[in-house]
Amino acid sequence: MASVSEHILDELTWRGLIAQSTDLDALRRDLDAGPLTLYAGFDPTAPSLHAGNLVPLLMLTRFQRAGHRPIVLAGGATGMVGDPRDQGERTLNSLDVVAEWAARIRGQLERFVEFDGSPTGAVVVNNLDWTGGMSVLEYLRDVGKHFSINVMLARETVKRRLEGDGMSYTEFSYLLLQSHDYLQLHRKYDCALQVGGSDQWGNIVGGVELVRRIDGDAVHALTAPLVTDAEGRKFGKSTGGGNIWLDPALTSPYAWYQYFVNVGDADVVRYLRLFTFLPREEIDALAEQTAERPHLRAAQRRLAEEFTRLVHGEHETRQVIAASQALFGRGELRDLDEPTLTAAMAEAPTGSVRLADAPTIVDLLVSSGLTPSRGAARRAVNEGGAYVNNVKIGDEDWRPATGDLLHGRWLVLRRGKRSTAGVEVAP
RNA sequence: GGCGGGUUGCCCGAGCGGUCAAAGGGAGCAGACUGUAAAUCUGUCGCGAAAGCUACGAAGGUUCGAACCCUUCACCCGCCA
Repeated sequence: MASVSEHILDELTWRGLIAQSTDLDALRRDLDAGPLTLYAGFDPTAPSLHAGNLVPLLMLTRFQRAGHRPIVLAGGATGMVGDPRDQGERTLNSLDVVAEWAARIRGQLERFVEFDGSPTGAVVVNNLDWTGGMSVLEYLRDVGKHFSINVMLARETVKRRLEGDGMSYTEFSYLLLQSHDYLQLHRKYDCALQVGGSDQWGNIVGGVELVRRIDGDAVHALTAPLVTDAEGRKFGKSTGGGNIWLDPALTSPYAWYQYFVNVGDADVVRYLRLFTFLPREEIDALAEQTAERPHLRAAQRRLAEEFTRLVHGEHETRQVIAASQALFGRGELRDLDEPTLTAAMAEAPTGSVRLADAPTIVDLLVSSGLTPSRGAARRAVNEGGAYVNNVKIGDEDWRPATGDLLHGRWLVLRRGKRSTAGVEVAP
């Protein structure tokens, strides 16, 4: 729906989504000439996409809404090789694992674009389809011949790796595979634009040059900035250190929502521009609210809501908002009616214990998953960071009584200020 | 194929026969202050109530005692062929 008459490139610009590009004026002309086909690739380096992957993925969505045709590419082939990164050589995953991850990721990718069979209907591909059958000689003669080692050695990542622990020929070749993808998509689908994160710039322009050298066509490249927080840390790492994943089995919708509610003031407006489709006026209004009444966290709530809806859907979003309000609300937990509390418990992490076992606060914390070990649980209690039903518990030997149970079966645990969980208590 | 260097906790990194569950830094967690923010300060940071157990690439060995010494294996890096 191109309800906004603003040009897609102008929109991407004010959202802060353009880091590097080939000739923008030429791209604009091609975009204006009619539906343009573009692609972004995602390698299966994990069983799920994570929050950071959404910047280029949503870029495809934005282009589709502006009347262009997106191709989402699952890197079944490139995922078997591994893109060189600064941290050193990757460990190869088995073919089975890569194939399974590629299938999962493909399923996630499909949710962000529309497949309607129209000229702007999305296409999903897997680069294994054309790379898997390529012979070594084809690779060396038809692809490799067009690449200069001198240029490849000059790439930042390669330079850093050569100064460090070195790099395998396999990873060094990654550029050729991704470049070849662009060529294939250009031929099959007339694809003329590749988008990705700015770390992909070298790989993308590699494809642009390959297409120019072999087919003589000028195609485009556009990258989005790598998203970092105000501290410069890579975006999408949960407070626990790991990635936040799209797969609800890996990161629950509740945890997803909570992560974005907790985004800092310095980042929230930028994230609204990058990760939502909210119009400029609305984002500006939220920015103003953050500046004037930061404690309301209006922008954070809106970001979390929009982003959860985008990834997990309307129904889940309503559930997790209700759960968050119940658990973080000012109100007395005892005043919550049973359906509300039960629904909230269904969203938050929960554990279960039996009253007959006479569990202590330490047992409860471990059971709920709020602490990883009993030692950590005891520490939390001694630090004054353990709560049951919003009442601080300072004694490691504290045990719940029947009267503590909410609606006869729930205890709401909290560790610190932000982590809550439920425990279902059986007689 | 030869020679040399390396593999330490979530990450980086010190340790080089007992006093090492292992310095230091980062990350994480908690407390204070706040707004489910940031910054700052403080505490904490393998498992266990404890005894103790498990850990310093893997497996053996020497020793009263090993992350530290020896042997073999695996992997990584560099130089030479």
